[in-house]
Amino acid sequence: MDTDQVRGKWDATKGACPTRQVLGRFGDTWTMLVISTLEKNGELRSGQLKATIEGITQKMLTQTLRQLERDGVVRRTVVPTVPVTVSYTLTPLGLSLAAAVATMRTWAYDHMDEIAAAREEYDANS
Amino acid sequence: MDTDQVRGKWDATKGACPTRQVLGRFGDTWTMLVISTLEKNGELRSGQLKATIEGITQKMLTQTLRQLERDGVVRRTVVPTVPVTVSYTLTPLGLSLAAAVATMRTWAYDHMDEIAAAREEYDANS
DNA sequence: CGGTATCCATCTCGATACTG
DNA sequence: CAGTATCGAGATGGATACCG
Repeated sequence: MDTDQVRGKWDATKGACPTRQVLGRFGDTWTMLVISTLEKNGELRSGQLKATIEGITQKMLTQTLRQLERDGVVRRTVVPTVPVTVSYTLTPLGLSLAAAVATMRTWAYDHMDEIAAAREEYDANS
Repeated sequence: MDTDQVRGKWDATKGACPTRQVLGRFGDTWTMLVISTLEKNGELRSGQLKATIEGITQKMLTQTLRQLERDGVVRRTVVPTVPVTVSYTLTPLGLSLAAAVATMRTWAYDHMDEIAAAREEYDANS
């Protein structure tokens, strides 16, 4: 790890590179969806997020939000009403990430037909 | 699934949307690394890929390459020498994906310090 | 050399039930 | 309403050994 660092350059193909962890963390489906949803809606309460993202469980939602909060991507706000009100927003860092995620999402959207066709052909010739 | 489709618009927050599967497939670490490596080097043999991507096992490399081949992102070429020679290249579709992946990778690279700092602070206050 | 097959530890995720 | 705790099924990925 330090050997890479002293060379002054990180290489994503090297195991020690933190880029891997970042990609590993933000690459999964729920994370991308949470970020996209927050980007589109600005500020949302926990329940709204759960209702919007079809199929997510409370466990996964909380887990995902906690990680994003830890990474400085999402800000969690608690208003001490009864019952308590909790809302989430993207931080500036989160907004910049949302742009990158949007690139992936858009690519997926634009090419899903091509991919489906490629799969069909591959599966046919096997 | 069909209910979404007939409405003419896919929504990534809906479970039936194939965007999810695409993101799920291309989001993982090995896939991103294989694509990035192929983008940088043009054409590579299996062994070269394995040597370049530190930590990948043959199983994961083959598995990743097969999926990418099936999705029309990578082209596999076999030259029947003895022993056999196999090389991989990105298809045009793969090149466009590489651009999207590069966005994520660049973002990760540019912000990993910020993320590390956020994590430290979060962990300190918990 | 490139790929497959098997086994096995680990992790992920969902379902459920419970707290403030 | 928001979150935690626990459990179990299933996916994931590594190690190993073997084929063409």
